[in-house]
Amino acid sequence: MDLDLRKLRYFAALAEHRHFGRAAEQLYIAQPVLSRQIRALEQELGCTLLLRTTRSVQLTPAGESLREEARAVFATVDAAVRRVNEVARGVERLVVAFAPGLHVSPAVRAFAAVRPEVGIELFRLNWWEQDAPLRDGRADLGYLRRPFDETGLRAVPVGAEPRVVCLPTTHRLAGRRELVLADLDGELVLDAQSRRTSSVEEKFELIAVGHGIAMVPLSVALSYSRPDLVHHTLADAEPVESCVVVAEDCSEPRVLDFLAVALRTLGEVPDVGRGE
Amino acid sequence: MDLDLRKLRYFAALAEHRHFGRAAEQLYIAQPVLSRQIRALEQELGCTLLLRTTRSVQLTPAGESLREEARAVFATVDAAVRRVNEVARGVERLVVAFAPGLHVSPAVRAFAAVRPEVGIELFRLNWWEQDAPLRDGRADLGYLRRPFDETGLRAVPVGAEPRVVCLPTTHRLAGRRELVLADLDGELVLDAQSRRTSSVEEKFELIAVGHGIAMVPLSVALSYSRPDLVHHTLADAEPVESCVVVAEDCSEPRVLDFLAVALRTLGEVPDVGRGE
DNA sequence: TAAAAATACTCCATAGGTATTTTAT
DNA sequence: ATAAAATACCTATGGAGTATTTTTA
Repeated sequence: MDLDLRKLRYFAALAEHRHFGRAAEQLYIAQPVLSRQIRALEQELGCTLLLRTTRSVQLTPAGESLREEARAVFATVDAAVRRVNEVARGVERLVVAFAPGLHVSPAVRAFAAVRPEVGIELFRLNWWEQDAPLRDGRADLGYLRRPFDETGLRAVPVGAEPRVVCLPTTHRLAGRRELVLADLDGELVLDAQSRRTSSVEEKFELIAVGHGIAMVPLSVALSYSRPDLVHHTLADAEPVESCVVVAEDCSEPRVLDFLAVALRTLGEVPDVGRGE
Repeated sequence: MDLDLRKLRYFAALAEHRHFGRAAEQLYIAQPVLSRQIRALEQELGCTLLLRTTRSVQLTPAGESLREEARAVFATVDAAVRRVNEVARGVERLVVAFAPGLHVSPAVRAFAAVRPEVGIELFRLNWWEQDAPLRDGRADLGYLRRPFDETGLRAVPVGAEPRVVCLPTTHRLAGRRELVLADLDGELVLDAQSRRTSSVEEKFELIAVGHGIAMVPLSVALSYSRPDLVHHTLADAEPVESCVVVAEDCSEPRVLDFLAVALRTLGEVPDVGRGE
């Protein structure tokens, strides 16, 4: 059913020593116990992890893989236990998510000046996960671009920026000063549907090699600009609003405090869009 | 000792239902079992997770925290089991790490054309972890900038780029065409020692608000450029070499194949440095 | 007083131990 | 022949069950 972390720890030690006897010794258990537990782990996972002879123990590819995965698992578990204990001891944490291209750090610094005791974690959203982390609790607060599903959330607009189109420098439209949507007729526009790219950087890479063009908010074009791409404002495209977002039912002071600071700070800052 | 994932799953269900009876029902166990296991979990963690009365069960802050952490733990564990099984079934994976600003995707696409059956995972390194992920097995292959600890690694140079200095647009040197190292005398240069920033973006944010300036490879300045920063080539600074790196003892075909493709592809591509 | 969590106890699955056998070099 | 892993068998911890008590809204 559930992976047994004890068995995983045993496996990690064995993968290190490549020797049942010495691994068992380090684990303060008897060698036959280790044999049995590893065998049980192999059965639970449904694959062979080690090739044993009486003279050598070597990892299979699956074993090598599990050895790496075990690192990640223990890191996650240890961090979880540590953070829960911190919260129990009264340490406050705040997870702030932000869409690519939006700059939260001014707000973070301003908040840190007011509530230095709150530990801040930043969390760059990928473009396909807008509001999701706010709903499932991975983030306390978000700095997002509209549109997204706002039901159950409190979204306060803090600015707007024009849309631009990103083109390779070699593109026929690259030299034009300003474009309108109609100019893009017949172009292959990369979007969520056409191909699931995993990051803004990847999307821009695709544009650079001529796989298409893309419409993005100006701040994205500015933050991830490259020498082989140009961008032009689309005069007749709707501007993009950015919002600070919290769960509607949120009443935790540290979150509301950050919200207040963020609205002040991000509102004050001139839109990145006017910086061009 | 080890966190018990079974107890954690019980807790997750209880946190969902906020009712011992119904949570136990969903878990197909008896209510007293759940009571006892949750109590044991609280003891193991050393903190109270729930405030119970006969009419209500509510989470403490530590409980709320654990509820979120549990998500991450199960996601990690599930992914681990899935990937190990994939490897056992013969699915090949390759983890490619790259330093900020370096573009691996041309190599990735070229490799995907040759060995489409190998799943590729990209992994953007933070600036303080250069070669570490190659040593501990988190990555099979790296695209790094010198210098780094090359013992036990095979590093093949694939290009060089000039160093630039990043300044706020308001800086006294911002208007100068080309600079030399001596021009920076008396400036506060942000580096690894002066402050441990967690990402390039953060470092640039610090520069933008006037906390200092920084010397970075040109490709970093280009990839993370912002309208409120400028960069100038440092005429007399050593250029930065970038390398493709694998473990010296690596003999796995998929890694060596990628290495071959990468050397061809990244060598061919004109240096990002000449793109300016 | 009634709904719900906690306690008391019993049972059994399984982790762990010791003694011994098997196996590959 | 021997080092090392596997097997056999035993013990005991702790997970799960049923019956019952305690608690508070």
